[in-house]
Amino acid sequence: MQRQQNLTKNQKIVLDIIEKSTEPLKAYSILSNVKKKGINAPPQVYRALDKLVDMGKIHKIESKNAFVACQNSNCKVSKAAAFSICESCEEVTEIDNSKISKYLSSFADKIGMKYKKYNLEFFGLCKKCK
Amino acid sequence: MQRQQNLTKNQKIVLDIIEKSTEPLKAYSILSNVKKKGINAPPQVYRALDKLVDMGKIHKIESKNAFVACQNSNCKVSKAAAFSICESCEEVTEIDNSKISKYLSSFADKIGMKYKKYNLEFFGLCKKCK
DNA sequence: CTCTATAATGTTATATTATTACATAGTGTT
DNA sequence: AACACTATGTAATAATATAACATTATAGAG
Ligand SMILES: [Zn+2]
Ligand SMILES: [Zn+2]
Ligand SMILES: [Zn+2]
Ligand SMILES: [Zn+2]
Repeated sequence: MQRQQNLTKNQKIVLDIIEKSTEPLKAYSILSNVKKKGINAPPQVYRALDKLVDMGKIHKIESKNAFVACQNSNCKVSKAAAFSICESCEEVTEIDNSKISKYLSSFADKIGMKYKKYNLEFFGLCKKCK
Repeated sequence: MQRQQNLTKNQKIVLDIIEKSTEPLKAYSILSNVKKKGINAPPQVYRALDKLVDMGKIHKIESKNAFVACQNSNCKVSKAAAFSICESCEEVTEIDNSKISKYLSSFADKIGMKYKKYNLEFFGLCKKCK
């Protein structure tokens, strides 16, 4: 049975490579990097990615179709995430979202929505590039 | 020369079908709907979509790879947009973003980013479905 | 232990989304 | 007319994601 704590073999392999990366990884890039570990086909990667996203271990950067490891342990609960994306150096950083999360969930209440999660992507220039 | 005010033929056709739709439209769905108007191939649609997004006339819902007409005239300036997405009925609504926009841009300042635009997608249940 | 149900994995094929590359046609300027 | 520039048309292909089905591992129940 799948437990939150115990990842399966393929999930471990995929999470490991995402955690070691300094940038968001795309599914097919992950695939080509894990072929030596016995993962041969897209569904194996996508299945692992789906579960890891559900668990909050990784997030999908929707505007890039790429995946990053969660940098905030609390996302495991909230499943909401915010990122800043530099349009020059492509650096993606997860924003510590406790404040923003509080603001946005109250905002969701206000507009009459039963809020579950959100995805927020900021675009612009990072500290280094601006 | 391309002016903001004057859309080209293909841009008009694509914008028209997006504005008439009550739900986000995907590129290939747009394509199949405009074949009778002489648009035959994906690049014609994608080119129009790109320009319309740049102008702020439409937005891409990144989590759905789909496009909606802008419901706030001010997005033409800010290029930032926020949406609520119902996970039950799939309804997508653009949130009037003046307040949220102010908050988020100040937040971006705080984290040291030179902010250009953001994309925010709320997931949950809409008024009807909750 | 053996049967059975379930989860996980493996594999092939295919669907969906998006872009590259190049050819053609219109538009305005000199 | 010659030129630069924008827009359009077309074919091919790249990149992203899923469907469908076969096989293997695991854990309880009896
Ligand atoms: Zn996170
Ligand atoms: Zn940067
Ligand atoms: Zn808008
Ligand atoms: Zn709904």
